[in-house]
Amino acid sequence: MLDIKLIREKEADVRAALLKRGSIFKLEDVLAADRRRRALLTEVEALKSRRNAVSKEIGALKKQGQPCDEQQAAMRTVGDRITEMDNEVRTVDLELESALLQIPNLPYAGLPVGPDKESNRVARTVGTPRVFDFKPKGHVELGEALGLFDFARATRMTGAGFPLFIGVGARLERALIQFMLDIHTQEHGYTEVSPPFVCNPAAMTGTGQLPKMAEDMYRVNADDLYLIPTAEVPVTNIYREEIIEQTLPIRLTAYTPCFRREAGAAGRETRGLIRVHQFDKVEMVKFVEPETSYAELETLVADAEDILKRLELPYRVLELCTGDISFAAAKCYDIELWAPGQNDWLEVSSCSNFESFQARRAGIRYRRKDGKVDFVHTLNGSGVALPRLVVALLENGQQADGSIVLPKALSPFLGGMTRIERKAAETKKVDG
RNA sequence: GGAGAGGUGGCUGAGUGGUUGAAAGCAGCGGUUUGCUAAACCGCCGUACUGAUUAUAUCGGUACCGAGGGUUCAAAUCCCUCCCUCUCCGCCA
Repeated sequence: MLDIKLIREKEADVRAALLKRGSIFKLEDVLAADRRRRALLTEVEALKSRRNAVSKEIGALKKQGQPCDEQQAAMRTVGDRITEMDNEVRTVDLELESALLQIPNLPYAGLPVGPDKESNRVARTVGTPRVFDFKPKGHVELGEALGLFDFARATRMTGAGFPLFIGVGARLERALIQFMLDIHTQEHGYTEVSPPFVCNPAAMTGTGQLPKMAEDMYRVNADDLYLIPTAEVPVTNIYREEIIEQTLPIRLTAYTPCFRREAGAAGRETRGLIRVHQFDKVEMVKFVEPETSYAELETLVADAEDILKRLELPYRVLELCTGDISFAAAKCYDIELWAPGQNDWLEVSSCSNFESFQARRAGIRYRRKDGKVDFVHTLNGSGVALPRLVVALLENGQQADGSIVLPKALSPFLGGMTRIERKAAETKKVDG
């Protein structure tokens, strides 16, 4: 949410910044509601002030046994008027707030400007895609042959897009989660948290999923809760409606499953692990002072990249353009892994600085050195998402015989395993 | 799920209709004293919105004692609804 005062005082700047996102927002409506709200407040607060003063007089008169019917009658009229005006204020407040919630964050100065992902800038490419002396296979073919997952059975019990990992496949998920959490907590300075996997509408609004993304989430109707689409939601909301008294920055990391309906994506990449409704992810979240948030964004990206470097996977980092950053972000880097079976780059991480956008929605504040209260800056990034990471591991590590050579760094988390072969997978096959 | 108790400022904890934004204590901040530390003493010590002024500094107004509604000239205090926490019982992992 943007600060209404900023819109009020720097209307032209805000309009220009929003225009870079490629959409036109009706600031006039917001400003009109703001003007009307303040006019109403001035009037009704004057009435309340008078009522408070006269009520005090009435109290004094009563104590002395003096008559005060006249004052009481007058204040009854004033009270009725106050009730009316309070209702008007409430209506305008709701209008204003819902309008503000629809306005995206302002893009950070210096982002590449452009309408869509074509204008994203490649910040760097790390690692060299392997040269194959055979035609590399896709992860679905590789993994099914090795018995790592079974999409057909998962579809029978749930539906398309819900992976079922089996044997070494399931263990690989668990190993990757632990691998990443260990690095972030032991080497990158994050504190691990394990949050709820469902959140209420207020939390979803705080991080920006609501109101615009309602259709993309799974909702538990009986309790008015949503399955989280990312750990960002519960982890960022840890400090919802608080003035944080502890020293910043606070760096948290969490493993959670993530649930996304992918509304509107029907028919796209339905096979395999590239686009699924449920997936595992390790997330990093930071609460920082405004002055340091862009430096913290760089280390956040570096922390995510470190995972990929240790896994010896080729990747590139994109600096997203004004038209491609998410609703709540001011600046965002995407990290994409090279997947030879797809012959394409796959997004496995999105690292964003939201500045005070989420903090203002969620009411997350801190005390500055001068004692004043101010909104924190929030950041988050995947560190990283599992399914596409598995895709890259399988497709990059594949051998001509269909086995997979695993990165050395992962072996301690897999009981010393260095290679996934048919034999090892078969011993764990569900249907024998 | 059943029965009971309760939700007040960073914390503890007073307060049952009229200078209560809210006693007191602790913590915190500033200062005095002190060779240093400690102690003692003095002062300060919520948030948001809003108005005035050149001012994120100052002064004023309004609101907030779990949330929302109601009664009243006036509500932390009375009434209603909801949420949450705690204790005991039951159930389950």
